[in-house]
Amino acid sequence: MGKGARTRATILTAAVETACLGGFDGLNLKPLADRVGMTKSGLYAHFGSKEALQVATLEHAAELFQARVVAPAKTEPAGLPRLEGVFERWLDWPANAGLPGNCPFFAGVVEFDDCDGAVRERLVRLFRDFRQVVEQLVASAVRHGHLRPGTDPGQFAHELLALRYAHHWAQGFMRDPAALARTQAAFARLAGRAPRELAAGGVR
Amino acid sequence: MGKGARTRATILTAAVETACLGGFDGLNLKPLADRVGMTKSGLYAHFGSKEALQVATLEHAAELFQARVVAPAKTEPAGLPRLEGVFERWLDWPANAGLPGNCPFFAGVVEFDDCDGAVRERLVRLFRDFRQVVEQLVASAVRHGHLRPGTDPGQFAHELLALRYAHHWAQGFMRDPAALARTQAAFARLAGRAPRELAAGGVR
DNA sequence: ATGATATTAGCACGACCGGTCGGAAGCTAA
DNA sequence: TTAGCTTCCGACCGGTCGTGCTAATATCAT
Repeated sequence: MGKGARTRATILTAAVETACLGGFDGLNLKPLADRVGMTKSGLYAHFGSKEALQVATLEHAAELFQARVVAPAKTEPAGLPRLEGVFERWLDWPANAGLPGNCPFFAGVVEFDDCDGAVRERLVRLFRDFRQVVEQLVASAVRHGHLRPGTDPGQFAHELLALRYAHHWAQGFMRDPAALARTQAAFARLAGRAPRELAAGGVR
Repeated sequence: MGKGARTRATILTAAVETACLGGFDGLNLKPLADRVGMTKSGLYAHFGSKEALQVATLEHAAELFQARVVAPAKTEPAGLPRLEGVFERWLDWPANAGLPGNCPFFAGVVEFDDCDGAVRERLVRLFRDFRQVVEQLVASAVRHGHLRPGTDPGQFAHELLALRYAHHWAQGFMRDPAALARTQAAFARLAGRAPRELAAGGVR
């Protein structure tokens, strides 16, 4: 690992932390360079453009996500436990990976939903890939009899992402202490298991 | 209505549209002034600070939201229909109000979740108020026997917001054509009614 | 050790940011 | 008519932005 690669890794680590706090628009060169003890252009030489820096940061965050959230599933029992494990780790993965602030991917969603470009494209692909992972976990849980037969994996993944999003809102933005309990209760309801306390639900 | 108030309204209309596209960070004075045919400082005289402009824009958007989403509920049958009506209007209210882009409140959530200030404070209050409205609608639906007795309105509101968030992601960002159907199916499941097609759900 | 080549730093440019100021219009009331 | 106030403009401030160019430095094969 050459020195250049090492510096690049240092930069990207700081960049991901910055993106967690201020999003990808907050990835400004000068403050980032100051953080890693470099000048703006010394940093600039590694990427060539702001967009390339954003993409590289996104990529680095995705690797962290893969390692912290998805990969540990391999050692879990297949089916619902594995799915639940991924969801649980997904909830607090930034803190779990030593990152400040909130999930940077969600920041990217609102920052790039109206402006096309390489970052948006990459982010869409990342979400699509992860969604596919979730769908496979759901399908596996169905095969194991942990979820009702006929469950639509796409629909389930949609609602699972909904829960993660609501958690981001309730915990990160509203700072609601009951956020985690609410989200876990919602997951239990989604998975069809009775939550500890009687929660939401309609007439059958 | 004096001339000052009229220009102020013109500015805020354009400001809300801008916020739908670029968020509240994108509320820059010069481009906004150009849009309404004024100079930066002429516009500035109406608000006094950027933060005040953001708050005023938020307020104006909230009035639009109230008029377009909440108010029409008064003429709907009480209970679940009223709740469902609010949810349906909530889904596409920016387009319905003639606004481009996406719901500005969601943009504000990620822009202000880590930086305190007047805008964040106001946004939290808006969300809290709307959440209370939803909870009352849920409680009413329970009293009408449209939702299962014992349904926790807070939990229901949490999951309803989750669905709206997922819709924002799937429709606005991922541009998934199936987004609306997925969201409606999820609402049907949340409300405990059978969706048209077999959707997500767990083992009973 | 030496020369070739990555890699990094210094520096400057043009554009844009939020914000300030003095003054020129236009409206209102006496 | 005239005085006062609201409204708006144009010029300008200090900063920061992304982006290049150039020189110095570190790394590595020979």
